[in-house]
Amino acid sequence: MPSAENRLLAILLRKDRQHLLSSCEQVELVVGDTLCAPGDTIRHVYFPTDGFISLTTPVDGRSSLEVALVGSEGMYGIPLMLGVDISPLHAVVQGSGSAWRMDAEKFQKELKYSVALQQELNRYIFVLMSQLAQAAACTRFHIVEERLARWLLMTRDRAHLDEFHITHEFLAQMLGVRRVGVTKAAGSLQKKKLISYSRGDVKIRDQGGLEAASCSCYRADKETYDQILHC
Amino acid sequence: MPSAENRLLAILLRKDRQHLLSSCEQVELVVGDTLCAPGDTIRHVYFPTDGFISLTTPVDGRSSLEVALVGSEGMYGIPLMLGVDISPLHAVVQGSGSAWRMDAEKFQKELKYSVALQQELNRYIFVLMSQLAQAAACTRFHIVEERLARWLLMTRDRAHLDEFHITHEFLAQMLGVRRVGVTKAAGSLQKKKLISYSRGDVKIRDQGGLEAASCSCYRADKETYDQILHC
DNA sequence: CGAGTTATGTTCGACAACGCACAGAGTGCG
DNA sequence: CGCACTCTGTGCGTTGTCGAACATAACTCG
Repeated sequence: MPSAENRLLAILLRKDRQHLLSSCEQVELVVGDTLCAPGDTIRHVYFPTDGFISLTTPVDGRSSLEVALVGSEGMYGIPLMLGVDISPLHAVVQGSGSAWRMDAEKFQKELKYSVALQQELNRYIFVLMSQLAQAAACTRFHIVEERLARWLLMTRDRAHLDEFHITHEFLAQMLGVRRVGVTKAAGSLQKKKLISYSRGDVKIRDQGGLEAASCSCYRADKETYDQILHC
Repeated sequence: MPSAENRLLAILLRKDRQHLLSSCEQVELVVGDTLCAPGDTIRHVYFPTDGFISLTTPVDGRSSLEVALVGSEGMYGIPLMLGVDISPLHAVVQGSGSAWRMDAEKFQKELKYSVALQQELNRYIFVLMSQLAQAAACTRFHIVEERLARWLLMTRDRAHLDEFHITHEFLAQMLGVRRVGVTKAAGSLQKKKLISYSRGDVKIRDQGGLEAASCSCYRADKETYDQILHC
């Protein structure tokens, strides 16, 4: 049952969910696709199931930084809940897979129809805000290696796999550092036998070790999610 | 008319506002007071008029970082709108002055009563989220001097004065750097005649120059606010 | 006035990350 | 096979910040 694969939708009662899904279409997310550029109008919301979406903020035209990751535990299109249809962030597919997609207008109607959906997504907004605050602190205090470890774990959770494809160059853009910085940090993690890495194919070899090598932010984010969306 | 001094409340129609204010009490915010510690239950919401509140996130027990500043343009207590009554952040008074305070339960009732209030505050949430994302990028890419300049400008806007009291030590906690780092950056700004500084008394001498010395984030935040809450 | 406290300024070595440049190494395709 | 391209690894000097320690300056209050 694919509807259950998005945790936000899964929590809703069967009736609400089915009503909601009847307004959705299933789409394939392809790595690298931009769902929405900063400043653009948000035309759809997405409830990923397999795929996941990276939200980045552009800085001074050149650099960028990932501030949130949206997989089957979340949803893309929050501004529409808040009465705004413009995306402040860049939404780009980071892992291929499928998602439920809904028209922006339909979504806003559904939201009025279902109080349960509204409450559920409100709590998700809270989690997202907590994670944004955490991200700010993380980029300030934690070194690249810790942040890389965290990022790999977060991606693992959303890819539902210990193995995925990602280049140093792309990672560098997510973490807001130089490609060389990622190479160094990844080399160090590999030396510790926590991951293996070859031409973009990452494999997590030691989940526990990687958690120990990551900053506290990984655990903090997870706890917030579990506490607030109790699942 | 003190009610007009909070911009969120000022936007509401007269009737809604008066109904709202009848549930509020005016309180004095005193510098250094903690309104809510991370993990605590939020018992009141605050609509500052003169005073302003700093939201910081604790990191690894020792350091901290300011991720948002709430003055007469905003409100403290957003989680209550999202169905959560626990504060993930530390809310501490950063500038003395008055604020409208409302009981948490009353606030949640008012919210149901007034769609206008709900919509207004929803847009404010959007602005806050944008600013959190901006803060993450800012702490990653911008040097202390730029960030300090930005911070002084943000505080000026909320204190409604070119002069205010703040020590290097306190600033260091806000920016997440060492006290010495602030001393150096402040010295540099002073040498450029943008500010003057003496034992905690800052005065902004050249608003335009300080904006030029600050990172783009100051302007970006302001633009977001103006665009979304059009005032 | 003097002693204690608070606020600011300076210096030192250490280190993470930077920008830049270049050297392999693996992959794909004509 | 060989050439182009992508991806990873290494070296260099520079910069921004760190941690720690210490020095001065100003204000406060007995």
